[in-house]
Amino acid sequence: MPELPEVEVVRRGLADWVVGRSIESVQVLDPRSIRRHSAGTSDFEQRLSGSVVSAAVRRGKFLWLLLDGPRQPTALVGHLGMSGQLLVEESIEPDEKHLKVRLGLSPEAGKPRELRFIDQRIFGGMFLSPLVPTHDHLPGGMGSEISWLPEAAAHIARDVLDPVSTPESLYMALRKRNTQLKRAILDQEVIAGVGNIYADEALWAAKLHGLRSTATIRRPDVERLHTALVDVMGRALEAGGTSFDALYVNVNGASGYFDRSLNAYGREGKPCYRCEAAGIESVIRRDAFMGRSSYSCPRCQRKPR
DNA sequence: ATATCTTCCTGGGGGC
DNA sequence: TGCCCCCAGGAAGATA
Repeated sequence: MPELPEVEVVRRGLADWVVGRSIESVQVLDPRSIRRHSAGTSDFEQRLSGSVVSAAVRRGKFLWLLLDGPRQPTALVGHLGMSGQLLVEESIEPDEKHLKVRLGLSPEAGKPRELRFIDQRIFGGMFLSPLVPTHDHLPGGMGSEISWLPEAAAHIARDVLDPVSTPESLYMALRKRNTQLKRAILDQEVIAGVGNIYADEALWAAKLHGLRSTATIRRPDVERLHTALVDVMGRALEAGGTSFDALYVNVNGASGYFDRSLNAYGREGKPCYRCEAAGIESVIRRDAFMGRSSYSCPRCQRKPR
């Protein structure tokens, strides 16, 4: 499913294929996909029609197109949920089974005429949101900075791959919370972009158990965690980038990275690679956590008592 | 106030 | 073979 690296690949595709063009027509095929647009389908279609896309922006797993128009500054916000796709395609292509929204784009040489939102499970969606000036509190006494963000995404923290996210800023954010480590890194208001898979991968790489308390976590632990998060996201982004077909703005939910490089997630009952390399037998276990699964090595990720 | 639980949704897959 | 039930996931809103 799409996580930060996949969403970034989509953003780059939108920047290449959609930015600078106008949205000439809008067709909502399933209103559930725009349920976060509270004014409804016809309002969405009318307000979006005729706007010009000036940029593609991402923070965490939220993605938005900045719209230039006569109205107040507005973003078309998209979230892929767990099965969403954005595809740039020719109008002649048959409708996908789970096509939810079709945007007709102004003609441009060599570029397809439609941007389509496809979503099987409908956890994702699109909606219009006004841009609001938002204070981002920067770490380490650097004060605050104003960013113009869609109102609906203004609460999201800085992103894992944002240079402003540092081990120290993560340490400060974690220490402010009183919860379990994995809960905290999945919380988009602590650090944006981490989903269940990368949370488990980063915790494994940092040799930390997700049940550790954020209130007592130490700097060296957080430094390893931050390094692991940046590393795992960075490598996944490279993998997603290399398989990116320039004709598509595509997320297919099965990036090559997932197939080859997972150390913990989905490996229940299989040997922990790190322990194996050290000549020690240890098997990845799966535990229920927050209504989903957590994978960890019982030996090198010590569970707190 | 903060922390945690529930809900939204579909189709693949396991069990029988 | 087919049905039924569970499971996967992010995040908003409800609840404790």
